[in-house]
Amino acid sequence: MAYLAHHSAGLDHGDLLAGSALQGLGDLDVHLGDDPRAVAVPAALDSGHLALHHGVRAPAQGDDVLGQHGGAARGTRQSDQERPECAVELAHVRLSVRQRAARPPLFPTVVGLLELTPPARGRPNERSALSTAPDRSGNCPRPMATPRVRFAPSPTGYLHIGGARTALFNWLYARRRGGTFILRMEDTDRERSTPESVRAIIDGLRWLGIDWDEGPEVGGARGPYFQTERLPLYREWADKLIAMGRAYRCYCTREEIDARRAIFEREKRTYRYEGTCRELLAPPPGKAGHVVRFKMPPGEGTVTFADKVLGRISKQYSDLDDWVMLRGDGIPLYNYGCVIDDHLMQITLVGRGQEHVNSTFPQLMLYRALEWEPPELAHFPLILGPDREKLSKRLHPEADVMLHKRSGILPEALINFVARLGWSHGDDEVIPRERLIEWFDFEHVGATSGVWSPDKLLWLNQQYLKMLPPRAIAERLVPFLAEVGVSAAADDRLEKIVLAFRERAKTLKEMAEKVRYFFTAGVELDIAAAAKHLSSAAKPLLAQVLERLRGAEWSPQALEQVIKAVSEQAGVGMGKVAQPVRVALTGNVTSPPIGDTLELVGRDEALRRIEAALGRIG
RNA sequence: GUCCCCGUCGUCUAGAGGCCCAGGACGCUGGCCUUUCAAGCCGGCAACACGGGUUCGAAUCCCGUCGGGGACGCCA
Repeated sequence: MAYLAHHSAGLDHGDLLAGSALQGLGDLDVHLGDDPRAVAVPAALDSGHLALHHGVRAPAQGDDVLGQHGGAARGTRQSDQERPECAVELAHVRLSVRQRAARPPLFPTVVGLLELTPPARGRPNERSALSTAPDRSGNCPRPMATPRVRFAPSPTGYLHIGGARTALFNWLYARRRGGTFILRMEDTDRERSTPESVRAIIDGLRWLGIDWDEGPEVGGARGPYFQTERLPLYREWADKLIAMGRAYRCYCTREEIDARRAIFEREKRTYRYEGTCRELLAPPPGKAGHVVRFKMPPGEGTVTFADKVLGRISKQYSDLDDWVMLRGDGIPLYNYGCVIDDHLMQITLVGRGQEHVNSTFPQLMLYRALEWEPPELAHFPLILGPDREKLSKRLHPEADVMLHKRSGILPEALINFVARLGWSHGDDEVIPRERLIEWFDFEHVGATSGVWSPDKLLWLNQQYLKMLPPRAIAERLVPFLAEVGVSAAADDRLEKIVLAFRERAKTLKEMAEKVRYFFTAGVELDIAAAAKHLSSAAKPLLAQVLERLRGAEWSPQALEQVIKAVSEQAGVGMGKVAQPVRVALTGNVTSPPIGDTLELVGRDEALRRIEAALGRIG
């Protein structure tokens, strides 16, 4: 297992150290400790890969050895390359170096990351790592076949924002690398899982344009994709684990456990299952039902993993206990089903929310017990509500993806927004899907939780409203028009309306509401607007306009000329004429330029509305 | 309480020892444009949680404090 994280604080045993400014220096010596855990880079490089030669010599006078260890290995610069490159692995030394080309060579300091890896079992000579950038955990990407990633929601409600983003990150990763994206339903919570939720999640993903290569409704070679349809598998592996002595049947009743937990709680101590049934060979008399528990290995120990986002994380065995894998009825618990399925489905990378970091420790123990190689892991930062609590269905209605659909948010905008929550690409903000696929990486996923605040979503939505073809917007607007009682088709006129309103509305819903008066017979006048602009002073001007309008060519330019002509003739500013007309046409003081507004209202209706306004002034 | 993670403008973020008395975006705000409202353009306000260390040099590395979040289920 290879670790090391640039940001990681806990580099125990100093198993890696820093490199250098990588400027202006040639060869480099790498000193290994006899531990051998410590490594030093006394010199810096211009750029390029390093190759390590394991020729060991004792540190010589003048060697800049970091750490307290002796021994050395010699490294030589190999080739120039633009990007920070990954480790070259020779023998069991792994070295990764970062470089920044633009910086002037000032003081040679240590920079890169060096890492020693114990001889990796089953993964010799990862030469392909040469061409790829190291991730934040210091690992070189595995030279693997196409990645397989999954989104594994539990169908206990609608698709929520956090889940959508998890799905998105995984999907982007798969799409970028030509990998496989799998949807798996973790429906083992019998009380809360519903078919409606399955439907809702599927609909939500589809609306967002996140498609899956294997899973419900599409099938696949590694199915079934509902956990409740995989029960025999869980039983089978549980039995094997029991046979291996790495799991056992536990006959403690729920009541017994609850009682003990309560006692610990009262004493403010952390309860861990005390292993009552660990060594039982047969069911105790009078007890039948049993669960299967994982048997933690005895003794001291630490589980560690290199997270692609968080770096290295570890936990002591003593903080773990013999957790339940399988219920009496054969239904797996999350930590168990998840591992079995990820392995059987040949998942190569698990990307999920940070709420799961603690559950990866028992899962890793299970991989070890099963003698399976765990997938790569990436834990994404949480999305918090305005109250800074984790965004949840109960507390935050805005967590519902489909709520945003109903609010007139475009899926393009939501995808963009949610991707930028926790991930970034320099200063870029408007990043369409294709770019997202091209640019997404775990390297730029942040570690800090973000707060859901919709202002920028609204802004982004308008950006997409303006970017997408007006015809397409018109089509999407139709259902929102229906909502406000307007039945309209996505025709040329509606397209023109969209063109006029896409910079005046943030959402489809808002647009539909604003645009309503183009489809009604007559308008509802705003009291204040009418009082101000439909005054007796405006009457002759309106009359003039009406007169000239009757014979006018019905195009925005010509119509605007009419207003202009009237205002010039009367010797008043254009606003004096345009505003009364605007109020007459729309009932309000705001609208697109008056020529466009007239055109879009339509000749007959426009004339009628102006007449009506005139009549109102009396 | 125990364990895990995190800490840059109000919010999303750039930042991987010198390009940073910290850049972009949203929001807020002043102005320009203008027949209204928008959009657009130009400008402004606004942050490295705190304290020690390492270093010639720290937002960046280390330690501590404080703060926030997450997990502690026969939920996922």
